[in-house]
Amino acid sequence: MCNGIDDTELAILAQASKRLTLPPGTAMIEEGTPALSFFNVTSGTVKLFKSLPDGRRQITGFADVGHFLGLTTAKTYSFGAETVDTVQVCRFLRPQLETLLTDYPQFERRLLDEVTDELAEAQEQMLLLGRKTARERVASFLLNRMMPAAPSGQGKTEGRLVSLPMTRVDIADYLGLTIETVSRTISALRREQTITGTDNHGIRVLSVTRLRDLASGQDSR
Amino acid sequence: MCNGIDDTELAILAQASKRLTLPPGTAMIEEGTPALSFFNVTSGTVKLFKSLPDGRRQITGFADVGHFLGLTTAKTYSFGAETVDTVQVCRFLRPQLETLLTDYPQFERRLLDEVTDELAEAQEQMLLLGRKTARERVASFLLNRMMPAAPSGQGKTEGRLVSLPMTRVDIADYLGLTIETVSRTISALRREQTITGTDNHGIRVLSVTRLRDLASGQDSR
DNA sequence: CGCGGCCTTGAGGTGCCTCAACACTCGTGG
DNA sequence: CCACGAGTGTTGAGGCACCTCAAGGCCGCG
Repeated sequence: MCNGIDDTELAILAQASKRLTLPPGTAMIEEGTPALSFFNVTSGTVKLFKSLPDGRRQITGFADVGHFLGLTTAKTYSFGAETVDTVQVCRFLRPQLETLLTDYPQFERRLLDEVTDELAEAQEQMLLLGRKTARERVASFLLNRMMPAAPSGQGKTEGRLVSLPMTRVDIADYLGLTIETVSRTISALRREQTITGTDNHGIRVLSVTRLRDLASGQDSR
Repeated sequence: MCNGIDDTELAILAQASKRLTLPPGTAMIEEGTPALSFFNVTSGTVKLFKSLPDGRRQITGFADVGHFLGLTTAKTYSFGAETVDTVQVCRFLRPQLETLLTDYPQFERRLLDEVTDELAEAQEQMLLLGRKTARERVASFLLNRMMPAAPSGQGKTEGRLVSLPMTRVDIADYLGLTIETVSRTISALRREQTITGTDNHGIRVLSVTRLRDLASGQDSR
């Protein structure tokens, strides 16, 4: 079912949309093509990005479950979108979206709120890209992707989990770094016991406060 | 009058808001304070920014005439806003905005479109901050701030005008560079006849195509 | 005239990038 | 079973684009 909305609208959305299951690495949106579709992610992670002619790429965000993507006022998409892992989405066509927006103001409000939040995240990311060091960027990234705290009672000494379905290349393109710098920085954090690596796509945060300090530039060293 | 909307809504907005004239350097929004107001810029330029505890700052955008600012879903502002030059705004209070949104769906749609556009701009800026060189950043900035082409007939050989009401510090904080690098890069562009400096706050673009090539990384040299 | 704000220019340093080698995992096929 | 290659990640050595630090010029204003 289409996520992120209350039950009454849920039915309406489900009706107007079509469900799709996409394998990892599927191009959902191609930069510069006509903006015909609009998606709601119901499972998995999608990466959004922009590219330069010579291939340099910036990932502008990851869309997880509940997020909408593909909204634009232009006739063509100004960004690309590709699945990171297996992804389920609901797809709307443009005209369907238009009627939804006008017929259900409650849905339009929901969308306005989501886009407003995304804009705030984008501003935070601009601060990261423009003004933070590599260490600060990686620390911020790990913090943002940390799972919500365990429901208390246990997990205190365990450390909180970070899931990283994306590759080092994706992380680098998200943080405005190279894969080598990302790798080195994660290794350094591991060496100083701020985090512990399980495998490459799962990390455990040993000191959340330390990571928070790092992320905002309160680095002691 | 409050700009950027058609006549029917214009009157409604004007009625619900209060006009203010602010001198250069006025803090309109302070990061972290309760989000009580919402503005529409009717003249001048406002800079939006985020800061780190140690004072590093990233300007996330400039709001010119017609733009809205102060929208957020959180209870406090996640960013600051300060006037660049003398600025006129219409100010709404939160409850006023709420009623406007629900009573005039046409206005809500207008806002959704604006925020969607701002998000697209933010993504473009992330590409700039994460992946472009200093030359490419400055070239992109000048292109974006170029006045619309003269109504043809003249101005061809003249070169198109760029107005820069903000200081070098602001430009640096917007492009994720230092003032020295911005200054050096502008000097270099002048030296190679891509632009011509009138004074520090007005620049003339001699070759738009060259600037466009620079901005997207198609640098010949 | 002198001061402060803003900008420019130069010289040197450094954080991250580039280039390169190697380790690990996994699936494929001999 | 092992050899193999492709894809992904790690680590090291050296270089460079941009930052840092410093000096000086320009302009408006008291």
